[in-house]
Amino acid sequence: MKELNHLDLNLLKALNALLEERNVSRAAERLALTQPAVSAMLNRLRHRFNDPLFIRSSHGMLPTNRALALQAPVKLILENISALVKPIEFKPEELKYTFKLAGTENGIRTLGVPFALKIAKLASDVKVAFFPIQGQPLEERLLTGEWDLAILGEQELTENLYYQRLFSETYTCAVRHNHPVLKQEWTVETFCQLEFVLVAYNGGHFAGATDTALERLGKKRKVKISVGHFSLLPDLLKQTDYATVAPSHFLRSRNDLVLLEPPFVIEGYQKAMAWHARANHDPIQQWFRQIMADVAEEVKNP
DNA sequence: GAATTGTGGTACGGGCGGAG
DNA sequence: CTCCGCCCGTACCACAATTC
Repeated sequence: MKELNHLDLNLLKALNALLEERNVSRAAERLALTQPAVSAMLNRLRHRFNDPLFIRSSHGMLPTNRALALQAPVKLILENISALVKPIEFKPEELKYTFKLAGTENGIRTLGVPFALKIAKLASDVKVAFFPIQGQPLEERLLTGEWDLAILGEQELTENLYYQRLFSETYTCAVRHNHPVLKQEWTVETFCQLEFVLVAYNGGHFAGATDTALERLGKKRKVKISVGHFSLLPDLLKQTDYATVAPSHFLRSRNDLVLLEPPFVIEGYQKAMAWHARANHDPIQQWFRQIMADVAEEVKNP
């Protein structure tokens, strides 16, 4: 399409105005330009089409056959381009899409699930696919569109991603019902006498935010089991005297466990959603992100 | 950062038709 | 015929974007 290299869309607009007005001055007025400017554009059009296009006469500017032949296609082209650049309008209920959401197990459970339920109500032809975020090249997955959005801790964000904070996550301690520790005074000392199950996504780790906090107090705890999934926690805790410290939003609804405020300060983190620049201005993606932000508000203030 | 290029602005000239 | 108004085209300038 080499012939498009020097084509100015404004020239086509001018040609269209000239064809409809058959008068340079009026065409100029319609184009919000001065008459000499449009005259110069007509001159450029004449060179481009190698045709006088309009002949001055006592009845105004008479279009040549070439100009008349251009009228319909030029109008069509301009209408098409105008439709092309018009902002995308979409109705959620008519949207067909598979939304790809990556997150930690906790992120999917606390935000992904209510998000998917809300989407199902608003856009019945939209499917939601969850992806585990661990060990994946986050930026690349978002760049290529394999994922649309990622739910993660703010500390996992990388420089080239757009993000929005969703809520603050804190930590809560949990043990089984009738656990002996419940009869004791709940202090840092009793906490440290317990044995723990720890969730480490990457596997094999036996220390986390809790241990960092304890270290600052000059204390230690015993972590006996390290699991890769939160879903293993409830069964393990119910069968043993082990305790755990896990994100508060994950434990909040577990009636089968007893929840305890940690007897010391454990630094929480900001839960955020992240997306790539390619999705930043997309109105459909913006709509999905707004739904996620709404869901986060509901999670924050149940 | 200077040179180049493209575009639109103002000023103005000239053709043309109509009124007097 | 002359004058006036309308209209188009050209010359020249300013400005912005681009290139080197």
